[in-house]
Parts: sequence; structure tokens; C-alpha cells
Amino acid sequence: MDTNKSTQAFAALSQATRLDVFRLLVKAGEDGLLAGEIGEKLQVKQNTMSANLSVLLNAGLVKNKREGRTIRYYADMEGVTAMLSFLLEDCCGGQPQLCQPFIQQITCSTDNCNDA
Amino acid sequence: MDTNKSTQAFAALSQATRLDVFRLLVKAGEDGLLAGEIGEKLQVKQNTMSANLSVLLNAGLVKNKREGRTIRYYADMEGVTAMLSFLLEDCCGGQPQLCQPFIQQITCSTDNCNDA
DNA sequence: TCCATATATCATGAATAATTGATATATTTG
DNA sequence: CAAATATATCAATTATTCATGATATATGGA
Repeated sequence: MDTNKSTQAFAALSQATRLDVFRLLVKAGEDGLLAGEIGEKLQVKQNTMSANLSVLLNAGLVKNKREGRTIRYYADMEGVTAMLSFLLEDCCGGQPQLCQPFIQQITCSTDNCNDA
Repeated sequence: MDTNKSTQAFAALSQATRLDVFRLLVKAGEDGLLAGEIGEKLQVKQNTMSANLSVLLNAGLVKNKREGRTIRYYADMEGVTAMLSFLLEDCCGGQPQLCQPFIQQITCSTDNCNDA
């Protein structure tokens, strides 16, 4: 991961529709969602949604898989990991106590996870 | 945290100079950095850097504190937490195993931290 | 108070990105 | 192969963002 790839990922999440799409895919988990389903849920025109999905894809934040004539999209957690690792690089190195509360809240240790 | 506030934060990180600034501040930890120091390190003109710092500030990703005639900037980890919690909301809820590897890598449990 | 230093704001031109109608491509079905 | 369905690409307009010169504000020191 480098600065360019990372800014591309943040840019992909900097627009309301795409952020909504990504969050839907995060919630959908392994099941993913069909491109058409996403457009319908978010009430976005077909070509606009296609363009937005393409931005997320190019940014490495989502993956897809053709299923017949439909295409299923998934959140790409490895892409998110790469982006965030770059963003937070060396955070803990110098002053661990600064990062602890942050990590507590993001991870499954608090309320956003039931059994992990 | 809502979609608007969150897209604002991602937009702030979607430009190379601002991403570089934020990463510098993450590494700087509690010591922070003076506005001038940041501009010098990154070789960015004074007014351009000022504008970029202002974007990060408005996005809730950095804080600052005046010290005489200089101003010291810090990464705001609470802001980052809010942004990421919103992004990853309900990720673990449905399919915890999907998120585990991601969390392992971001947190201090692996190699990006020495003693936390 | 006057000057120097550090940072912020304003106005503007240039570059980028977003939306959308029209159209193209890929897949399935008859 | 023709029609139907799902998604992608193209072209054009509009909107947003960026960098920067000029200038303003804030603080400290003589």
C-alpha cells in the first residue's frame, strides 16, 4: 500500500452513495448483494450505481463475482485492512496508550460484535 | 456520526498531502507537530498547508492548540474511531469470522505495536 | 507602538469528479 | 438466432476541489 492507492480508497468512501454501498456490503457479509439489489435499496439510477461500484472496485474495497447475468458484490476486508494499516502505521509504536481506546472501540471487544 | 460527517472525514484523507499530514501526526503521537514543521517536512507552501490543515480540522481528524504564535496539531484518535466505527458498523454482528483477520492486523496484536 | 513571525482567509483559474441519457456488452431463454 | 434482462461504457454538462498570489489576523518582542 502506498499513498496513491490509499488516497484512492479514501476518495472512494468520500461520497455518500458509495459509503452507503460499502456499509451495506459490510452488513451483508459473506452473502454479498447483487448490483441491482444495491441500486434498488439506495434508489440510485442504474448507470450511476454501476459507475460508483466501479470506483469501489478499482479502489480495492469491494470484490465481485458474476452469477449468470447478475453480478454479486462483496466488501473486500483485505482492502480495508491495507488502507487502515497504512493510515495508522506506527501509531502504536511510539505511544501505545494513545491507541488503546481507539482499538477497543473498533474491534469486537466492545459492542459491535456478539461472540467473536 | 452520520453519512455526511463520515464522507467529510474520508474526503479529508483522500488527498495526498492531507493523508501525509495525518500519518505524520499519527506517528508524532502525543507530541504533535507545529503547523510550520509539517509544512516544512512535506515541502508544501504555507497557505496550501493551512488550507489542508483546516480541512482535517473540520473533518474532526485532527485537533490543535495555540502555543504563543505557533499552533500545534495532533491526530484526533476519537475522530478516527467514530469514522471507522460508522464504516464497519455491524460487520462483526452477522459473521464474526469474516472480521477477525482484519482486526488482527489493525490492532496491536500483531506487528505494528511493540508492547500494548 | 512598530516590526517580525506564524498562521489564516480571500479570490481566481485549472483540474477532477458526479450525474445522466443514450448505447453497448454479456447472459439466459424461447 | 432473436428477444429479454442485467450491467457497463460513452459523451457531455455541471459541480466540486485544488493550489496559489495577495492580503489579513494574531502573537511576541524591541
